[in-house]
Amino acid sequence: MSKEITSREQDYSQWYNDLVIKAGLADYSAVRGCMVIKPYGFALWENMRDQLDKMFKATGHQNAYFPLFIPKSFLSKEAAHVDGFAKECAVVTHYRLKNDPNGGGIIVDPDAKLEEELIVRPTSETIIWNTYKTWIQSYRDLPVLVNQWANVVRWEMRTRLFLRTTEFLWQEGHTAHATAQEAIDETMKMLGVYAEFAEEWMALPVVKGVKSVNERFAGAVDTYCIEALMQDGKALQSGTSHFLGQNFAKAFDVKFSDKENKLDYVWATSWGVSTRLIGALVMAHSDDDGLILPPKIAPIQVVIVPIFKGEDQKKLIDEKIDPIIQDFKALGISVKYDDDDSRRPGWKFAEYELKGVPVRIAIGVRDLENNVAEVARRDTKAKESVSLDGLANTVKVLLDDIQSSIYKKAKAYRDTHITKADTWDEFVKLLDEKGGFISAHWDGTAESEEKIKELSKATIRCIPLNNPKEEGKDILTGNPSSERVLFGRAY
RNA sequence: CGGGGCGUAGCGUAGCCCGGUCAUCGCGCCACAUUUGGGAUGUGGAGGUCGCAAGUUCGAAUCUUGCCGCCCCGACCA
Repeated sequence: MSKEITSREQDYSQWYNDLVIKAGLADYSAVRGCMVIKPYGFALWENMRDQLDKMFKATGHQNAYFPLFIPKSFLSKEAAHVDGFAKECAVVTHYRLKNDPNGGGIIVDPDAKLEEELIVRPTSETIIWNTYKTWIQSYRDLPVLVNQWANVVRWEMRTRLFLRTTEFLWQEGHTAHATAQEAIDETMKMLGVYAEFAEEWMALPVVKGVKSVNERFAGAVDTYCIEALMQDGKALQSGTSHFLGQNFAKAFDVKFSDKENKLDYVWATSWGVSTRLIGALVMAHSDDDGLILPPKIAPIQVVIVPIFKGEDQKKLIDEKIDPIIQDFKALGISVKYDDDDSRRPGWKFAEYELKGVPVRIAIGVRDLENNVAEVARRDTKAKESVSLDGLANTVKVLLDDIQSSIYKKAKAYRDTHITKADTWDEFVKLLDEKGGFISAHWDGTAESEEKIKELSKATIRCIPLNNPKEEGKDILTGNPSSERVLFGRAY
């Protein structure tokens, strides 16, 4: 069978790729660089999306929707923004096809050329700020706190399932405020929402920090991020929250009258997370047997596998298990009873492990006699015989335990992979042999950062929030430095 | 866009160097039987313009040329 997945040790990229495909999350599509998100993967995304959406609404945001197409001229209004995105945009130039008069297939009708080309949005700042201009006149119209769930397109040269695909799903929040401070507060608040979601729901420990100038979002004044660490020691930027200052307000001429009737440009933020989070989830927790999903977002939290020979035995199990399934549902636990007789138990065990279902319950007639079931947890693979009385409650406690124990495991890994380096040799050795975040001094210049990247392939992942000040010397140049920053090789 | 590699059944592949029952094997699929507490076994079966086109030849998956597509490394990348 080709069901075995490549080992992590052997080839991490291959392992990841196999896992995503074989667990049924996603697959390659007919369109280069794009992927098909399959039902199981989408169910996972929906759970994540729904929770994020709740958190956005709890912080006062509303959803809206803006066009997929952006007139080319919009994109060029903010100089840094266009520089950052121009190289990876898909462009619509025509609006009609016709039959090839020379026979054969169908061709683009040369007479149907657009006056102004349309860009398939790589992000929506421009179209949204062009719209906000019409929404905002007075301080009474502020703040505007809007989020959009959408797809975007970035024509990347090389793609990887979930981590970097040509088209991806995400949410992008775009807010407008009367003061700089309020916008900065919003930026930090949403960074906090992302960190909370990652840690409490995805069981993914993250470092909150600010990006260096080189890594900053095109058009932002400051870019904040959450950075996570994968099991191969590489970092993954998992979410960003940007303070945009008045850059977009100036580019799109969005002014408001304050209480003193003074005109000023509004202050902006934008923030986003994408289906890349699924990639983070896969790489942070899974093992060689498959996915390990945190119970809080797993599409199936519990699977029940009956073990029977013949209809009579199945009937006995069905009768016993039926009320237990109702108990699970009453507790809000998503449960699947897999009584498909065309697959054998061993096949199912392996399949649900591959899919990362947190808890598996196996029950056969010999268990019925003892009023027990075999309960297996996916994260540690520990199995034990548990009484059928109060089974749903027992499992509920177990699910909570799994949630916290996979977080602890990921956090222990992360914490032991933040390492200080004080010399260049040490820095390179750590990157090559251990991976993870390297905490090292940096003189604060773009030149040094570039040079370090060139020599070591490591980038500044972030300058952690509340970073302690410390006198030191730049890891490469030896120039004086006032703090350590986190370096790492990244996806 | 530079460097390397690949295209044979739904998937993964052998054969190619040295043209001639070569279209191989595994998984998957279908049927039946025996099975069912860790990815079952047996028997039988279906499924292919060997990426496309032209050429060489009595004969091409195999040799030649052109085209198309994909993958990997680099460059690129919030």
